[in-house]
This record gives sequence, structure tokens and C-alpha cells, in this order.
Amino acid sequence: MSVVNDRKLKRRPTHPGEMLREDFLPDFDLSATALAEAIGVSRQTVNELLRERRSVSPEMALRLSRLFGNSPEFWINAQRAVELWDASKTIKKDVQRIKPLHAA
Amino acid sequence: MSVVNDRKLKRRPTHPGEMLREDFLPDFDLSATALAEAIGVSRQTVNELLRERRSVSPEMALRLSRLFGNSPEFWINAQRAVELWDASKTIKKDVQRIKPLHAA
DNA sequence: GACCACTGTCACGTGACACATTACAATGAG
DNA sequence: CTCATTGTAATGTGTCACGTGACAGTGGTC
Repeated sequence: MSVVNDRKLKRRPTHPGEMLREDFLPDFDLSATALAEAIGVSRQTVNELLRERRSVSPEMALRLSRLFGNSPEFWINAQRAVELWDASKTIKKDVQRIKPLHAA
Repeated sequence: MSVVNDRKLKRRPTHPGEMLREDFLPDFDLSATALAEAIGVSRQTVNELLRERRSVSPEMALRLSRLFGNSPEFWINAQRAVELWDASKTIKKDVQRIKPLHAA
């Protein structure tokens, strides 16, 4: 059994857009527009984030963490988990072809 | 004293390119070209990564972790730390203008 | 010393993507 | 009905990861 890559067998991690849409906006009673104004970006930016058509940039992570009082890492980690999961599907074959090295 | 952002007062985190250049390549006795071939990317890509002109993409993190036997998170985290540090400098003023919310 | 493979780096083009701006149709409150 | 708000499509811009091609410098081998 592959010890190192069992992680990837899980299902796709939750996208930050889903977290915002399902948890944060309802809990804080915010609309997409209100969120956009609150963090100082365009409505379009928030809209596409909520629809998971865009990922959380480092800048966005800083804005969201400031507003909601959590860490930028919370948002970045969630985003990276999705990206890593997606990437591992698309280049899986290529990566498997790479021969692991042993420390000198 | 700012409780939440003390993290950002540190100096710039180590770029993954520096890790590769200073630690991994010497330890595994690899040249830039050898690394490029090993992970299946162009020499240019590795070269610019080593010179810290490019960041570690999710795909690159998967390739590197496969070769060196560590986790993709290791590379992604290192990269993300740099990006977060850089971003917090550039949009610091904007972020400070955001009013933190209190949970409903 | 002459050849040659390898190296670091530049120049260029491509596709992807985060973001702002503008526009528009649907919805809801007064 | 009117008007503001909403969700979303369209468009343009800047940035960036990546590949390809080219170049000059460097080392080794004969």
C-alpha cells in the first residue's frame, strides 16, 4: 500500500468558495455585494469566488482573514488543498514516472 | 501590541529556490540540468526557480516531493509563506482599512 | 591548442488566471 | 410603477509558469 500518497485517495477538498457561501456569509449575515465592499474588492471578484470559478489568492486570504478574524493560512490552506488535489489528477502520470531519490 | 499579525514582523521566509540551491541539490549531488531531467521539466524552469524568479506551483510541488521523498505540502507551504509575506507588504494599507467582524 | 558537451542565462511566445469595469436582466421594496 | 439591488456575462489588462531556441562561457578529452 502506498504510504506517501494515501492522502490523495480522499475526495476533493472543500473549496474556499463553498465555505464562504455555505458558512461564513450566512453566519455573518452578509451578501456577496456586502462582502465585496467589506474587503475592498469588486462584486465580480467575490461572485466568482463564491461560484468557485476563482481561487483564493494570497491577497484575498489576507483580506478574508482580517474581516473574519481567522488566519490567512486558513484560507490559503483550504485553497492549496484543492489545487494540490486537482494538480495531482492532471499530472499523475508524469509524477509517477519520476524516480524517487535516496538521500546521499 | 497586535496579537494577530505578529507573524508578519519576522523577516522574509526562505524561498523554496534557496532551499533547493543551498540544501537539496548539494545533498543529492544534482545539477540544475539533472534536476530538470529528473522531474521532467525544462532547464529554464529549474533555472528560474533556483534564482527565485518563479514560485513553486502545485504541479512543481508534486514533482519535487516525488523526487525527494517529502510531502508536496513541504514545498507548497514554503512557497505560500513567501507569497503571504510579500502580499502583506504590498496590500498592508488596504487590509488595515478592513473592519474585523464579530461572530453573529 | 582544437573540438565538444554541458552549463547558466536571455529572448520570445503561449496559455492560464486574478482583478476591475461595464452592461444587462431579474427581483424586490417603496 | 419606479428604482435600487442583485447575479452574472463580456471584455481588457497585467502577471506568471512553462517550453523552445539561441548564445557565450567553461570544462574535459584527444
